[in-house]
Amino acid sequence: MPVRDTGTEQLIKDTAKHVFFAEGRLHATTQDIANAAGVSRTSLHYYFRSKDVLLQKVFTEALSGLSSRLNAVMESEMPFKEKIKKMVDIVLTEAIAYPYQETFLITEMLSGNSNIYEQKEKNHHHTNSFLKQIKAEMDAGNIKAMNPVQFMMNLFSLTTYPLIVRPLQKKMFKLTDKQYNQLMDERKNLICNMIFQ
Amino acid sequence: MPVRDTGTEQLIKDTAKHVFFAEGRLHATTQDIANAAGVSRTSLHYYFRSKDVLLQKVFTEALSGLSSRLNAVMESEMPFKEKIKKMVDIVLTEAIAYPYQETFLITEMLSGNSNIYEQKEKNHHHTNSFLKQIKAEMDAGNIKAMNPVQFMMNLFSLTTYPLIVRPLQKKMFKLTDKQYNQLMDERKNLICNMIFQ
Amino acid sequence: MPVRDTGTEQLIKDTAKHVFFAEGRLHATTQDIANAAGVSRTSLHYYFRSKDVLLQKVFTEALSGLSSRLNAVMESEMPFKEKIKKMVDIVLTEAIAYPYQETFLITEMLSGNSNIYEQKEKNHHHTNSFLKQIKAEMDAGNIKAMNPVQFMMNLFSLTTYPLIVRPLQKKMFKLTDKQYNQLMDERKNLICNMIFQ
Amino acid sequence: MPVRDTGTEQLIKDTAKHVFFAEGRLHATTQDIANAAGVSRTSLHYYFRSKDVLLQKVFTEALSGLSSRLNAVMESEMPFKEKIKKMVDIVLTEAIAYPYQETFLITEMLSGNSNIYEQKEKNHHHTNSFLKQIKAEMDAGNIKAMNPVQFMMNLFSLTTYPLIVRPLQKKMFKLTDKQYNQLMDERKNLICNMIFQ
DNA sequence: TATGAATGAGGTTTCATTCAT
DNA sequence: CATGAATGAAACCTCATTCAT
Repeated sequence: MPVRDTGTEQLIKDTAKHVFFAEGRLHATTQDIANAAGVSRTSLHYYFRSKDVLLQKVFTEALSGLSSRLNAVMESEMPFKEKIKKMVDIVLTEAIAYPYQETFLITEMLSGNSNIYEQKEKNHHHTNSFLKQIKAEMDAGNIKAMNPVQFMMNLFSLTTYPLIVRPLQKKMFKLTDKQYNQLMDERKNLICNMIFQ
Repeated sequence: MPVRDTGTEQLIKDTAKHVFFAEGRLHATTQDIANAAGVSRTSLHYYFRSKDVLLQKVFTEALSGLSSRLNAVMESEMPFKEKIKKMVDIVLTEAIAYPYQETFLITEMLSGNSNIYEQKEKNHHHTNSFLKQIKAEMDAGNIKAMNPVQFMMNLFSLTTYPLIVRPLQKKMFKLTDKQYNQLMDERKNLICNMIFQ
Repeated sequence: MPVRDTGTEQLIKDTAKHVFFAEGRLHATTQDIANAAGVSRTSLHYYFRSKDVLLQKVFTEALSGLSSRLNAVMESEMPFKEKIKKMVDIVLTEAIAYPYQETFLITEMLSGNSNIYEQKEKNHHHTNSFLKQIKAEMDAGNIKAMNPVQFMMNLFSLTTYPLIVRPLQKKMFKLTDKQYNQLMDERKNLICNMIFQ
Repeated sequence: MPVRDTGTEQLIKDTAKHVFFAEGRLHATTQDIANAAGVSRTSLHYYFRSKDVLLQKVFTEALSGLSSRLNAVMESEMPFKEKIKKMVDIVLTEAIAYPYQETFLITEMLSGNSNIYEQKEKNHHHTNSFLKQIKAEMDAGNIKAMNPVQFMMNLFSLTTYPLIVRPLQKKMFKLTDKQYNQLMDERKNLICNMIFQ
């Protein structure tokens, strides 16, 4: 017998996700979240009991969503180059929507306030499997030989970093938002070209 | 008649720099800094009047140091490839010592709590000048043609990003600190290779 | 047309009585009561409108029950010593079941949060009447002469106090619950002996 | 080099002691304590870091003071009856000044919020030693034979209880404060008479 | 130069309560 | 009859800051 669901819980999670990961307001308070969601601060505690639990849930949801999308590609049967293109697309899409997700995660880890991230064994298996695929491609001479971990670091660096430092680079290069967005659009192909030499 | 300088002011700045930029404890309080420096919290206010002023000074010092080192290279007469190698070296050295500097800066900018960063006109001039050099090299066919801004984004992405996400990637790839450091050492050449195709 | 009575109201009152007066959890919240009763916190407000009203009702019931039992004895025709024995029995039984009732009552009075206790005129009349009986017994030389109020204080002190401080005395004398209960059993005769010299 | 002591820490402890143990306001908040002491609520946290630590300290001080006074008497060489008189005096004096100390302690123990009370081994030794003295007096026929623990329960019951239930008994017997105080004064001799038959 | 004392502002959390179903 | 959703008030606690020495 489904009880009336007002959608407030999801609204709060979505708002938190946006404030933290999209706006990058790492110091946002529960009041900030509540205001942004248009609910009382108490509602937030009604649904999540504490700020930490809210964070935990928001992260779990965000990361498992991203992981499953990436894993699906890694394990698919499409050609390697297609996989890479698809992964760049996925990571770029995520990073455009939520550029500060990783930064937030790292900040929390370093603050030592919460056990916010535990790499699930399942994901580690996917990662390993993909590293082997990369190795195979290198052995086959399809991509430049290097430590496969370096290959993945390159991939993620080129994709994610410019979105993290956007506010800084906008100032450094005197770019408008429109100009910056255009640069980001161009990067998808550019990254693939670099990755494949 | 200069009063005896006990070095406390510099000690506090250095400690703050380390806590914020090296340890990445973005939520560190004045008490945390004071503890790490082995002085009382009040001393911190005695020297800097407020947390914000301390941050301002720490950033100014850090950024001007980095800028002047980069500018010196950009404006030097050495061959382009040498310049790039040297710049990667400078940025990598800085990023190894203070991986969270940029992250901190962006966080502060987004929080809107402090006018912590103002791109000095001087630096913008250097940047522009270097973008032109890149353009010239592309026109000469020495490096692959692309928007020079993309070229610089690639350069900084490949260098800085892996150091920011180190805690995450250590978990993801199950790496020890030693292993991670070794990977970072390898990257200097690797990055240059990618940048120059 | 009486609506079906599911017994929930009584269940809540009984649970509150137990939590507050038997367990001595003076800081118990409405949630605690609701949990202990296995109902939702809202039900509690549905039946009693407020925590204060619930307390008021619980006290009224508890005190009027005890009062009427004591009054019945005080006004009965049995010999004085029998009355005292009976009263010790009644008070002891009540204090064993609900040792923290008085403590709670006093706490509430002192907090000034609720007009929880108003000595009913009827009870005062009984009290006065019994004080006169005590005086008469003293005048007749049956019990040691003293202020009759002191006599009653002695009676209640010896009966109630050890049950209030049970947790403390268990530690002080290193007693198990079983040992403590046995001591309490012995006290009934012991108290009568002391009261009658 | 003694640092300037403004006495605020002691003031807060004394005020807390008074509010909790003398006024019996078991639900008093940190704000209540701060107001009563004439300091800001923050000062309270400055000195004690948390309400719980404050409580802990206040209890430790109060109990160790009382214990040492009682132990001194228990271990002294004065005649048994003198000891009892002295102990009644000590307990009565304490109970007049801080009638709700024990109640508070029990409430906290039952709430399970704090490990507020741990009977020190030293005190247990004193208690045991005194129980043996009581036993010896009973064997010598100086006091009525009974379980020595019952003897001590009687002693403390008769002394402490009337002060705990003072607000209730004032109403029940329609007594003014002056009248109640007079009754308490009378009790010292009265209790000794009862204890020694 | 340096720091202990004290506090205002603001953070997270809990509680009793109301509303709508 | 009963309860999930939502909240205002108020609790505890932390932080940056000021003051006096």
